[in-house]
Amino acid sequence: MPKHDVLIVSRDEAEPCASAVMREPLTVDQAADLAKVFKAIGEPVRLRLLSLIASHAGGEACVCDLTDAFELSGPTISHHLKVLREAGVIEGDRRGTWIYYRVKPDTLRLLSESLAPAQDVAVTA
Amino acid sequence: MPKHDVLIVSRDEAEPCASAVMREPLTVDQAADLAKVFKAIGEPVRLRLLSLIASHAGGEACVCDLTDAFELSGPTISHHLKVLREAGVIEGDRRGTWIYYRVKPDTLRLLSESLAPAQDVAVTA
DNA sequence: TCCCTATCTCGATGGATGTCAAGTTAGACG
DNA sequence: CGTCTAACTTGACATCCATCGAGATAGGGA
Repeated sequence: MPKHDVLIVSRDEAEPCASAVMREPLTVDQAADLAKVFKAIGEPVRLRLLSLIASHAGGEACVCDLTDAFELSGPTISHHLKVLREAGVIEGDRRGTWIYYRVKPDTLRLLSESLAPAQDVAVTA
Repeated sequence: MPKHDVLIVSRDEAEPCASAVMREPLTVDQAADLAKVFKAIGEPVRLRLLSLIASHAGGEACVCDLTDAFELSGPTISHHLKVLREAGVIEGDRRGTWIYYRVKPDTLRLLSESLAPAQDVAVTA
């Protein structure tokens, strides 16, 4: 049984507040915003890209690392990265020759909490 | 500041174990399975349907309740419900004249945990 | 300067998908 | 049985989207 240092994150501290998908009906606008992000990660290649970036050493990966992991052309990888970028899931910056991408953790936390059951959420540190 | 009764849910108790999107690279198969569910909820109408069902009194809603909430034809609503059903997000059963849909909480919990940061997760009861 | 590599943008194309009209199935009620 | 309502299925259509080749842009090094 692992040990746990528990950090309470109550809903009213969350910033910005996650849409409570499970607790009350989403407005049309909330649904459109949230769906855009879910659609971005609702594609196998993009989900693998996200996972590769998130789990890469140092928390970031350059495009060449990612391209090598797929049997897809450069433009296709570039397209998927752009979709993830425009959905606010990842961000990238050029450092010299290479462009490095990393996850935007706030967006992921927002998604995760929006699907959590209708109750407060605590995350162990 | 709200009070919290904390129930620890450690990763090795989770059944089935959530894919650790944020902690290690997904396999091709894991990504395909997960992406199918995210794609299902990555559509505004379907996300609103899910939210309506989840937040409806009694935890379930009949199709007529749902159809009235949209300016869309019956077949279109039926199509979206089918996509959600085949993704394992909701389930429905007929009781007399009406068919009632409800959320499958395990699937939602799986999604939520798969996007959570690379650490254990605790949910307040 | 010129060239090489890394990455992105553009345009085209085939396949996936949201939507609806028409028709079908399932149950309730005489 | 016949009819009414709830929900689904089918088929068609328009739009969206994943993919690639060709070309553009950015930076490093000779």
